[in-house]
Amino acid sequence: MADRKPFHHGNLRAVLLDQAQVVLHERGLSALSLRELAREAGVSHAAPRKHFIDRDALLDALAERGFARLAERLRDAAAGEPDDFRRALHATASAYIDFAVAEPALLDLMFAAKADSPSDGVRSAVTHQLETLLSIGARGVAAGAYAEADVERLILVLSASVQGIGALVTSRRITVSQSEALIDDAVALFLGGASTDSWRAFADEHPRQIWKDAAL
Amino acid sequence: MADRKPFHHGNLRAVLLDQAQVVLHERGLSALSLRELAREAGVSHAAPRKHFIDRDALLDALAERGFARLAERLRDAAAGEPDDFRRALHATASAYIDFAVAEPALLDLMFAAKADSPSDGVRSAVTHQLETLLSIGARGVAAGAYAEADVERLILVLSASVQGIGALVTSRRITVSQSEALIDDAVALFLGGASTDSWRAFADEHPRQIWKDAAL
DNA sequence: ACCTGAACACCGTTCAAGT
DNA sequence: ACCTGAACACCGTTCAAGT
Repeated sequence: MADRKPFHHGNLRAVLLDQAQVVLHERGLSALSLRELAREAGVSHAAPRKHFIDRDALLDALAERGFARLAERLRDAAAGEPDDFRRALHATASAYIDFAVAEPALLDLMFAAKADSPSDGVRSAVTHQLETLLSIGARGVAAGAYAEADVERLILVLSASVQGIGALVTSRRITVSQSEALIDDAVALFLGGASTDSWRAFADEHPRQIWKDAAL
Repeated sequence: MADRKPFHHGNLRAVLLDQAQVVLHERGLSALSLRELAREAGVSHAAPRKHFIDRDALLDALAERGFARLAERLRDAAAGEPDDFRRALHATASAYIDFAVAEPALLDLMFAAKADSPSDGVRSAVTHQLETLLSIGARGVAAGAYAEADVERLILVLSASVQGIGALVTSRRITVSQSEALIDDAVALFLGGASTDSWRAFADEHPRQIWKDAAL
């Protein structure tokens, strides 16, 4: 009855990406092959080439999607704590670790060492994620946790910490429950440090103006 | 003149590892193949199997070496600043970033997501690195930066931050000079936070006793 | 013990050709 | 435009056989 020919009339790209995400989640990066994806999509092994020049292009697209999904989760987590900034920060960090635990191979891919600059797609997804983090961080100014001029640098330090904790979990250096304790400590240390006179003096002595035109 | 036959009489393993390190450094993980290593070592493609059951075993051995090299550099960096704890901490963090910049693919490998627990070799190398970090961190107690009971948790948070900053550099999210600024900020925030009453109160309310028997 | 050589079942990538 | 089918040059892994 059904003519199955036009099934991939324009949406092969999305089908491949969806399946790639599943394979990455279930069997990891090394198990991800273009030929297998093509096979499961019911097209020849050369067909994906029209949508992804090579394997790296597919991985870039996966990373891009990953950043979009992660940004959404972080935003939702912060929005779930509209009254208490400290709790919002903690919820955001926890959501990050949840993502790391749920999608270790994807997070790996998102922060994999790259010889060349990120693709435009990845760059804009990363920028969007950073903006999400900065808008969460901006709540700290209203809450009196730190000065407006410090939002960018403070948020970058905290997000690097959280990313590092995530890497410790995905690489099995620490357990999930240890990571929760670490996140607790990191947030406490961060909020404590940001409100000290010593930080204030340091930040005033070392102003940063480089983030705006970052590769980020 | 020279009989080249007995060249690999017991040291093929070391030859393969050395060459693998070079390939990883020059052309990245995806370019690393057992067959090529065997070819360049002048043995058949099946020979490496006696020393590494599969490709993952080789990668584990590389990661293990990486942790040993990194620990050595961190120790040296801290030892280069025997008088000022803050400078020692900063030098250690900088050395970490230098390593990340010099060996991005190796650092990636060291913190790659793993489905199963790390091998014994990797585990002991990681433990040794942690001990190195803790002994550097212990200087902070003598310097009056924080309490002895807090060394482990504080050092773990700081090292996660530095690892996260390293990941931002190797994945080309930020430039090397931005990473130096971030390291500066992280150390300032860390030392400031650790000496606050708010941290003291938080740490006393949330004692941690789980690190000793960590998978770390 | 340590290594060889052939074999198996995969890969990514390219390209002329089809519709 | 989008896909096919064959071809090329690789892989990792296994295993009987050699020394």
